[in-house]
Amino acid sequence: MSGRPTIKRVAELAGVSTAAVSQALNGTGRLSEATRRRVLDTARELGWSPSASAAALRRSRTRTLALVVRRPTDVLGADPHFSELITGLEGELSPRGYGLLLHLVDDVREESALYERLAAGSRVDGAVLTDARADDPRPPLLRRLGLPAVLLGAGGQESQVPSVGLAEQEAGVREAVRHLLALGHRRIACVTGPGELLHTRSRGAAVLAELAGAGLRPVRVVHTDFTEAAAVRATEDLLALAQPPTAVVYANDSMAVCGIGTAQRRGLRVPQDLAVVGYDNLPLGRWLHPRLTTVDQQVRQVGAAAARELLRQVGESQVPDAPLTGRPRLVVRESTGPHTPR
Amino acid sequence: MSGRPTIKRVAELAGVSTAAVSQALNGTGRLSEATRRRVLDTARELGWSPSASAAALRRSRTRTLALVVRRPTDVLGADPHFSELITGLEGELSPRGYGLLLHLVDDVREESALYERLAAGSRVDGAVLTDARADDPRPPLLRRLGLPAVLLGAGGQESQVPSVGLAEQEAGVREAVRHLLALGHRRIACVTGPGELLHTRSRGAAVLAELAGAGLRPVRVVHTDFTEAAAVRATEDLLALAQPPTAVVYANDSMAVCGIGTAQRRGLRVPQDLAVVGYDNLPLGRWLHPRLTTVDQQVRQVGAAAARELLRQVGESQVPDAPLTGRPRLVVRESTGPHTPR
DNA sequence: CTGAAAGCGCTAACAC
DNA sequence: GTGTTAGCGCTTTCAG
Repeated sequence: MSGRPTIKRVAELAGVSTAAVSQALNGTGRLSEATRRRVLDTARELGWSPSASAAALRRSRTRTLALVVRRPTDVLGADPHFSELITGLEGELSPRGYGLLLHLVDDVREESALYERLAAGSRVDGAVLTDARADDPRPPLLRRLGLPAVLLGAGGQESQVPSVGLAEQEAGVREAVRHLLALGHRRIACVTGPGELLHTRSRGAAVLAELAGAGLRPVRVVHTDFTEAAAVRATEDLLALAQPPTAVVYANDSMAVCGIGTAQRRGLRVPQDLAVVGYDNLPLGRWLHPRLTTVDQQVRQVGAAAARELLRQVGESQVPDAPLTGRPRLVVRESTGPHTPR
Repeated sequence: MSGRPTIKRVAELAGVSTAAVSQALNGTGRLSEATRRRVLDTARELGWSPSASAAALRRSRTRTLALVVRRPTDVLGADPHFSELITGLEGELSPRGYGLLLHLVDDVREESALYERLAAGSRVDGAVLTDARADDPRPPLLRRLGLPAVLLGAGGQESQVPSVGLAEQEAGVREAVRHLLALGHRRIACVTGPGELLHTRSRGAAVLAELAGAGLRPVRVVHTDFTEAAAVRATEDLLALAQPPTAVVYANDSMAVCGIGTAQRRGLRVPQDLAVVGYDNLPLGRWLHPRLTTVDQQVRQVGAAAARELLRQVGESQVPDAPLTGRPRLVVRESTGPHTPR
């Protein structure tokens, strides 16, 4: 072939064996600095870099990680995380020559089938699991498949794979509730996600705990499937109560935006008649009218931490055991304020 | 290894050669139905499926396609496309056993470097290029690298790789402008993207053409870098004009939302004082107050069409030559209406 | 300190 | 019709 250069060609041109080339490239063997340089130079000259498939076959390592995302047809909550999470992952993977294989699925069943396929074909070295849930079938599955994994949004101890991100998240929610309490709110409601999701549970618990500290209980905790329609319905139900809440904490910004829209459509003013807190810190929230008060959960950092954990698991050396940096923090803007009905 | 079964094991157990197993699996050889069945059965029994790396090495085909996305740090316009596009791609790739390798980059230069790396390592069979631009360096580059590609948002003829999606997009914009004209608007402005992007150009041209048909010219066409801040600034500038527009057409929903927020913050009512049209049909737009009038550009279909085109290019048979279905269409909601200042 | 040789698991071309 | 053979390009022992 006149095509892509191979290791053989490089070896010939540099006057060494193919093994030497490999060693020079991977810094693995014991080569003299001179030959090492020479090899590397000829390699660059020829524009050669090793075939990923050949290396993968030989090492049984693909340097590829899987990220499976449940298809966000209706789940807008998934969206923002999504790209931020990937940014975080990529930041750690890319410099080390790792790639991210992305797949979209409709549900957990399909997701499991996919892992089976990926493992059977040795297509990836590991997987990032998102949205830990109660009795999550994926950790035991991946364990059985021998596929390294990190679980996002889980506590760590209880699951069978290392996980990252949950414990830290409560802080942001607590801060949000304290903020509302400080503004004088006493009738506070929650519009949250499906109860199976661990982060939904943990955030819910955080809200309850913080309210309990003030001797209060939430007006109501409404579980949704994260769709906009559900957020709208939940908000309408809350506002129709005899004693409606004066503040609502939503499980994500998208739902919070729906909530604001719903309140405004009923002629209510935000925040005077209803205070709204989101979660995610979508860029958009900053420009709405009113600007959205929200919790910045630093998904990007979570992604980076997950990537590091996974890389360490698949045996990548030189990966810092850096803990998750960046705690969630409340971003106070205009959608919260004291309750001052007309 | 007690580990993953190999083709050899399957062959032994089925009492055939490894070649026979391969042929049975790929339906490529000339095997008797009997042995074929037997092989497939033992394979399933052992839970064997071929190693992706080995097959890739042998065929010099990875069954992986690359999607490189410019990092949406500040560019919210990229976000929604992103997941919808991937959904569209995946729908065609997944059933055929193809994977999508996702990479994020900061700019075109970095993107090009990435393609060089991917090609040099034969990591992917092809690439999906997004956001065609004037004098786009990527098509010639990929051509030189011998990497099949599709270009999204380009006309087709002028570029060096097949492309999909641009010509069709003008229709939606034209419809939007006609809608505004029908509502009686005469002072119409545009807040659009960077002039290098072909879709920005083509949509701009479509607006001009449609206005010209009514003997009008846009109040102004403001180019932005798609950031929210720029959208806000552009809107403020427009509203500060001696003769401000009564309607603004934004290049995406995110900017449109910023526009609405900016107008409202100045005490203007949407749509009575300012009509706003977006582009993308983000789920969120439906729930804002007012609900956003926008153009649904059917990115998912574009993604699916792109995937089909690329699969055909990499020699996948059985890929329907289905044209792009789903033209963009205007979704009229509440952010547009006749101009009725107080 | 370096090179030769033996595969990794699979498939495409060939003998039977 | 069916099976055997020869690598794909690389890495990793192991001799030298």
